[in-house]
Order: sequence, then structure tokens, then C-alpha cells
Amino acid sequence: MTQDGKALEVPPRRRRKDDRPGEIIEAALALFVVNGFAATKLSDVAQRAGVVKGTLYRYFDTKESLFRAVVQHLQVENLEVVRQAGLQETGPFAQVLTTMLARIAQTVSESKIPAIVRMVLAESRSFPDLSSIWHDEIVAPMLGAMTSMIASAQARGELGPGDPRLHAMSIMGPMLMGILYQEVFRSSTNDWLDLESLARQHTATILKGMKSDL
Amino acid sequence: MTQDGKALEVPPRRRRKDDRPGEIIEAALALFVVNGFAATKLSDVAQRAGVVKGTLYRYFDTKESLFRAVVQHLQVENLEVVRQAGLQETGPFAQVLTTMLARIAQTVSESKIPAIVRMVLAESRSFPDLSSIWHDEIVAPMLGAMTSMIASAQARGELGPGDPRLHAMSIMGPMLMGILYQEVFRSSTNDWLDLESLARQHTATILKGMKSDL
Amino acid sequence: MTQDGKALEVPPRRRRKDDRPGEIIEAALALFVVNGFAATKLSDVAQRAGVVKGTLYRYFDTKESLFRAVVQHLQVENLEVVRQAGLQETGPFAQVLTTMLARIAQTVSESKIPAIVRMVLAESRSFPDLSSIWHDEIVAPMLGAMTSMIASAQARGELGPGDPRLHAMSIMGPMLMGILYQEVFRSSTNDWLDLESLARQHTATILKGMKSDL
Amino acid sequence: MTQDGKALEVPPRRRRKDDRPGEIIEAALALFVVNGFAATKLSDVAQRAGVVKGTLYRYFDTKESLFRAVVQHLQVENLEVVRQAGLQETGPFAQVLTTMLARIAQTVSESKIPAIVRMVLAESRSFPDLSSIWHDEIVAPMLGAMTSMIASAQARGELGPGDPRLHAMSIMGPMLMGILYQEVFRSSTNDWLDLESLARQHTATILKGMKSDL
DNA sequence: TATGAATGAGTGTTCATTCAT
DNA sequence: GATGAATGAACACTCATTCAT
Repeated sequence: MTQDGKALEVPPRRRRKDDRPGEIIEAALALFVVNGFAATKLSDVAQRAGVVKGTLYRYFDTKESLFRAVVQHLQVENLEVVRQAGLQETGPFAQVLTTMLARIAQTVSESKIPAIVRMVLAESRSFPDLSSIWHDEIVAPMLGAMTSMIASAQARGELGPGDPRLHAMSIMGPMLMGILYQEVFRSSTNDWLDLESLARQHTATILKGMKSDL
Repeated sequence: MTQDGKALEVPPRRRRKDDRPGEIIEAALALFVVNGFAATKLSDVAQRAGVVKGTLYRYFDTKESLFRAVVQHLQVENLEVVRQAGLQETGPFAQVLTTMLARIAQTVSESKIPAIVRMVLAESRSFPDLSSIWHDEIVAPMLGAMTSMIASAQARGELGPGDPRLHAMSIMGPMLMGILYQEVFRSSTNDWLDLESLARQHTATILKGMKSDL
Repeated sequence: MTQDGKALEVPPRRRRKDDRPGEIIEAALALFVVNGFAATKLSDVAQRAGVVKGTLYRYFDTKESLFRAVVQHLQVENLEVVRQAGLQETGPFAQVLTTMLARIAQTVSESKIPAIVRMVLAESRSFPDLSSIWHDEIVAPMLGAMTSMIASAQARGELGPGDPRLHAMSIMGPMLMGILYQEVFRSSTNDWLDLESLARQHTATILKGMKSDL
Repeated sequence: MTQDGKALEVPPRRRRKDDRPGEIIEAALALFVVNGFAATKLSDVAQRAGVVKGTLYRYFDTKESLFRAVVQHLQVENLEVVRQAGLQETGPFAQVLTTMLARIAQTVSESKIPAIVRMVLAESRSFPDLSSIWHDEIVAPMLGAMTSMIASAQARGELGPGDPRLHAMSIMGPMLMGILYQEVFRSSTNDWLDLESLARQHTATILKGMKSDL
């Protein structure tokens, strides 16, 4: 401090090899999710990632390609959550469904997923191929898994007839709605929605509605 | 004349005699809905409204205030659709619900509503007070109406017990999901969803699930 | 000056209708000629033209299109000089040529032409279609005019045989060389070249070399 | 193996054992000559030289110093061509000149010289001291040699009077013009110029124009 | 010596907003 | 009221240069 005026500490140049791209993607995700694509400044992404703007361009050719990388990254990260919830097809359908919706209510709403879903909805028009990625990698597998679960349960006589894919939407729709409801209205209104109660009641209702009449 | 997809080049001839603000809002809505707030250029709005950029500022102080005006405008226009579907509380619940969901499936998906819903979801983070407007003016009344319908039906013994507001979400969730599904994936994937079938099957399921056990 | 700190006089916004594009082109020419295309900053062009950077984009889509406009502008401006020197085909060839080269020596070296020629040479590789414009609009007409002058003089028996186009280069080459010599070496070396003496002596030499032997 | 036009992608295999600077200069020359100084990226130079960008800085402090090295390098390489054509002062002037211009027409136009001349012209404004190097090392010696050849021939009575330096320009000017003409217009227009014919006819014309009247 | 990741100043371009006409 | 030329702040992207390894 007794040095002359310019004694600003030079921020030490970080080394390579760290997971730079990963850090950048993380930073970008956080900002894209809050501001949307267009309103996110690369300088902010850089700052959040602890690098300088130019550095981004070593890893991503373009703002858009960074955005794509972010979405791609989501697949990997989130497909796991889905898979773990979905592939426990053991036990009777009623039990599996109860567990699954309860888990969604507990974990999903605390995760970044709601914000991500909102972002994908927001940008799907500007990046059409993004929505196909999202569809192919996340939505279709998830819906597919549930559809086949339902079909199996129907085959076992646990559930009555009906298009299993539409049944899947009857099941998931309220959960999606609840998640978006929280995401959109949580901070700006006093309107509170208890996602776990919703999961519980909806599970009961839908199971009763779908069950075999015999 | 349904506006969707790429029908954006249509420069509508000067419409009403002197509703400049209305024309501008209409033009702005069309563009905001497709591109989102940030990616919409005022010059495009002006062109579409058949005026010059500077003219916009005679009616709206700011891009943001134009956006707010657009959202405010939505209420008036679209609450009607909702209201007509919702306020026919006459007849047994099963019948009212059947009619209502069928109507949503038929009319809503052809209207601008899906795109608007998407837009509101997209921008809710950047315009928090906007989502409260949306909540207070559209969502809460609609959900409230349905909630009280359900409560009445419960009182009449048509439906079994359960939080009527959560029941409302069980009912509406799959419709919302279906609408968003179409909106987001329609153009970029081959995945098709028949909203009317969904409405039919979901009505049956949910009525059975909710009905009084005697 | 007794006002508060921010009493910086706002530079008055200039009106439209002036020859804005013309002023911009003029400013751009001056800078392109000195720095070349790449090293010229649009901010400098704007400043020199008395406008702000953004204003340039009302008239020119792109830096490159501004550059093209500059070159296009040159054609118009300079074709006149050429035409006036060239279309005086009256009188015997010896006299016409003497006058023409003398005029080139006097006027051209004082004009912007040497710098422009240098610029065109410099950028011809980066903007290939630019050199065709330059060729078609300036060089070919000029060389063509001189070629037909020579052919006429040959037909009249004033000049001996020989390809008139090559003769034209024998005539013009030293003038071009002299002009470039001055342009390139004038400021950085003490080496001086008297263009008028060159014109005089070269005229004599070349006339003697080309004249009919009869 | 003449380098011209688009033959730039050729990544020449590692050449001499340890002439890194030489390889870099060679690569830089090739690119400067085509793109000019400003538009040439050091990363491209590095790639072409088979090294990495950082390595350049081991040999050259700065882009500019690399450019200077390139120009300096030119002298050595190309003065030879000129010297061999010029220093055969044996025999009568007519014969020497005939041979010299023919040789220029044949060899020079196939060499890198035209492109180099273009580059020097192009950058002379941005690098004034460069043009003095070019002047002192290449142009002045060459012109000086020719000037003294002419003076000798005048002393011997082979040529008539006249400033020998201006005569030298009368001789060389059309060759320079022809070379630049090809360099600039060859690829972008169909206009073809036969340099050898020009050399032949110009030689005849100028010799006749300069010869002693007895 | 060589590498290549990181830097950061700089440039072209866009666009909401203003203001003289 | 309407226009559209002009503004200027902001942003994506580039590239010569540096430095830890």
C-alpha cells in the first residue's frame, strides 16, 4: 500500500487444464436461465467464470454455440435425475407412481430444472433446433419411459384401458403446471402452491381414475 | 387468418380509422410472441404497424412500456375466451367439465393463446411485476372459477373430497402441458399430439378419479 | 464558464438533406487513401465527416460497402479528368500527345490520383471485384481512347506500324512510373523526380520512336 | 510451383533443418503479399510456418518487426534476379537492352516480384521507412545501373542526348506498367496482356527513339 | 526452446431513443 | 401529429501480445 498509485494487484492468470469450459458453461447457464439468451452479456458470463471475455472464444466460437453447449450440458446432467426416478419399474404401478411424483415434488422444485424448463420454453422459438434437442434427449425419453410403464401395468391388469401416452400426460401435466406455477409466481405474488400436497392428491386421484375396474 | 408459424410478413393494411395505439400493440404482440422481448426490434414493430419508428414514441415512452401495454391488452382480449368457457356452471359437473376441456382443446390451440402463454413464461423473470399482473388478471380468476365449481360439486355430493384448488390443477395441468407441447415441439419435430383426444381421455380419467365414492 | 461542471456545449445536431453521404465518402476517401482499408477506423471516418459512428450505418450497410461507394465515387469524379484530356483528338498526334502528357505531369501529380492509384493497387487483392470496377470504368476506357488515337494516327500515316495498345503502354508507362515514384518515395527519400521534365523528354523520345519512317 | 492466386492452402512440409526464422519469414511473405500487412493474421503466419503463434515472438518482437524482416529478406533474394539481368553490360546497348527486357518479361512475371512490388506500393504509406529501404536497396541501385549504362552508351555515341535517368524511366516504365497490369487485372478480368510482346515492341520503339541521329 | 491458454484493448455493428423539421 | 435523420451507449467478436508451464 505504500507503493505508488498503480499498485493494483494483478489478478493472477489462471492455468489451463482446469475445467475451463465447464466453468464457463456453468456461469453461462446461471445467467441464461435468469436473463434469457439475448439479455445475457458475454462479459458477464466471463466475469462470473472468472475469465476475460476473449477467453470465451477459445472454447466457443459464438454466443450461440455457447448456448448450445449449455443445453447439451443439461442433457447429460439431468437425464440422470430422470433416469433414476424412472427406471425403478419394480413393484406395483401405484407404488412406483407414488414414489416418483413425491420425488419430483421434493427434488425437482429445489433444483435448477424449473428455471431451465422456463428457459427452454423461452428460447424455443429463436432456436428451433434447440427444442428438438430438448425433445429428443429429455422429453421423449422421459415420456417414453412412463408410457411403457403404463402399458406394462395395463398388461398386468393393474390399470384400465386408454392410450398410455395420453395417460402419461394426465399424470405429468399437473406436476409440470405446479412447477411452472411456482417458478413464475413464487417471487412476484403471495400465491403459494405446495407441490408435495399436489403430488399426493394428484397421485390418489389419477390412480383411482386409471385403475382397472375389475 | 389464424396467425401462426411464418405468416409474419403480412403487412396488414391500415385498419381501423384512428386506433394507432391499438395497431401498434397488435403489431408488437405478434412480434414479441415470436421473438421474445429482447429480440424484437422496435423498427420491425413500427414497420408492421405501418408507421415510422419515431411515431411509436408518441404513444409509448419506452420499449418496456410498450411491452407492458401489450400484456395489459391481453387481458381484455383473452379473458373473454376463458370466461365463456368457465362461467357456464349450469348442469352437472361432469358435463360442464367435458364441454369445457373439449372447447379448450378445439379453440385454444388454434388461437394466439399458446404463444402468449409461452411469451409470458419466457419473460416472467425479466418482468416480475408482469407476472403478477398476469396472475391477478388471468390465472387467479380462472383457477378461482374452477376451484369454486369444484367446491360446489363437492357440496352437491358429485365429487369426493380433496382440496378443490389442487383438483383444479389436476384438471388443467394436462391441458396446459398439451398446449405447451404443441407450441414448442410442433414445428421442430414430427411428434404430434392430438389435443382433443387428450381432452377426452383426461376428462374421463379425472372424473372417475374425482367422483364421489357414493 | 460560471455554470456548473457539465456545461460542455452540446455539439448541435446537424440537419439532414446536406450531402451527408457525400461528406462521408469524402472523409472515408481521405482516410482509406492514407491508411488503407483495414487500418481505417470507422470512428475516424465518422469524426472526420462530423457525424457519429452510428450515422454511417444509415447510409452504408457495412465498412466494405462504404469502401465500394468510395471507389464508385472516384470513377465519376475522375473519368472527367480523363475524358477532357483524351477527347481532344484534334490536331496532329504529336501535338495532342505533347499536350496530354504535359497536362498529366502538371495536374495529376497535384491531385489525389496518385494516392488513389496506390490505394487501388493495395486493395485489389482483397477486393477483386474492385479491381474489375477500376479496370472497366477507368483503365480500359482510358487505354482504349489512347489506343484508338494511335490507330487513327497510324491510318493517317503519322505513326509507323505496331500494336497500338502496346504503343499506348509505351507512352503511359513512364508517366505511371513517375507518378508512383513520387508517391512512394517523395516523403521518405531525398530522391526527387521532375515529372514535367520526364513528360517532355519522354514525349520527344517516344514520338521519334513511333513516327512513320517515311 | 509458382505461388499465385489461391494456392495458399499448401502447408509446406518442414523445410531446412533449423531455419525457423527463415521459415517464418517465408510464410509471412506469402501472406503479406496477398493480404497486405493489416489483414494478415499472425496465427495464419504461424500455421503456415508450422509453428504456434507464441513461437513467432521468440524470433520477432512484433508484427511490425516481422514485416520489416520480410522486406529486408526481399533484398537478398531478389536483387540477384535484377543483378544478373543488369550487369551484363557487354555488347552494344541495343543488344543488352533487348536481352534485358526480354528476360524481365519472361522471368519476372512468373516470379513473386510482381506481388512484392504491389505489396511495397500498398504499404509504403504505413511504413515510410520501409519505402526508403526499398528505394536504397533495390530501386536506386537498379535505376542507377541502368542510368550509367545509358550514359556510357551516350558517351560511345550509340545513343543521342537526354537525361539518362529519365531515359531509364522511359525504358522501364512500360515494363512496370505491364507487370502491375497483369498483377492487378489478371484474375478479375479477361483482359490479357502479353508481356513479351510488350517488351519486344517497346524495345524497338524506345531504341529508335533514343538512338543517336548520327 | 516451444507451447497454447489467457489477456484486454480495440473495432464493426446494432438499436432504443431523441429532436429538428 | 408525424417523420426519419442523428445519436450514443452497448455488445459481440478479433487478434496482437504475454506468460505459466
